[in-house]
Amino acid sequence: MPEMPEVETICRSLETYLTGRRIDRVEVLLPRQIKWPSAEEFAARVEGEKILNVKRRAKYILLELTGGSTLIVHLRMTGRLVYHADAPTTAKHDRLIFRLDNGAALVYADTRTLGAIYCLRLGEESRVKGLQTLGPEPLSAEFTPEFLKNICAAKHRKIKPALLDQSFIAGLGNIYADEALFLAGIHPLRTTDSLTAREIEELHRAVNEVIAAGIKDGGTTFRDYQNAEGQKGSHQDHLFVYQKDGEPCQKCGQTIERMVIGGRSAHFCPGCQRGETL
DNA sequence: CACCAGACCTGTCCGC
DNA sequence: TGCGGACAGGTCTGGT
Repeated sequence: MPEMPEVETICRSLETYLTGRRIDRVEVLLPRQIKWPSAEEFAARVEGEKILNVKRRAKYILLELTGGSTLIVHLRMTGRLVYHADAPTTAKHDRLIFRLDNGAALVYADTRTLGAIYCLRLGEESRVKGLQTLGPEPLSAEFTPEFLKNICAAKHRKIKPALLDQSFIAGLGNIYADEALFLAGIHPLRTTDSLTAREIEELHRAVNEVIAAGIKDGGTTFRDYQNAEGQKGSHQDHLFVYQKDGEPCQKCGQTIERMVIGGRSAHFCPGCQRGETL
């Protein structure tokens, strides 16, 4: 469910709720969601520690704790982190419950249980492989048109899977990648090293634009996504192509198409996004 | 290196 | 109503 704008939305709320709170106890309802260390050691590292701050890197949520540990959550497809001011009754998909010192609880719920939770100490960074190899994020100082130009020229691969590769650019997922390619007028099968300087500038602008809009709208909710208050986002009301196959394009009227690229569905407008043979 | 299929999981929807 | 298949905001592994 969550791409960078959804994770950012969650982190902004969590920061206000969690900063300075102490985790009194953690209830591990599904131990296999904890990837490092063991569930027992995880509880020992977390319990009794205060949350110093809440940070985000790409789609990872990072809670720095007293005692030198960092609690890391990746929501993958259906993970949710919801803050309950009052102690909640356990719901069907709840997997971890962090009881806080003010009587509130932070609940990690995950329908498909694909999410990954870690508690790292210094020197254990390699336990979260994906966090080591992230490219720059949209809206960051490092993400410049020149950077995009260079990595696109250095590779020969389809642009759609490239945008989903977190070591290429960090934070995009299937929704925002499709939307960015639409706004830039680039067909998802185009190859990175075939893009013109003009197209790369358009793509750079489009990526920043969709991510900023997603954050402004509090994320995109298709089914599972909820923010830290358990509410939906609204960016699903502002999409041009994602899951719109069969509908007329809002810009040119041609029918939006869907195809599978790199094992993921890609949605695009054949009128606005041309040049698939390049 | 680029690209696949498959794995990890549960739930929903659609066609028969 | 039931059953099977396709599919879902993600990422990793192992093969060609």
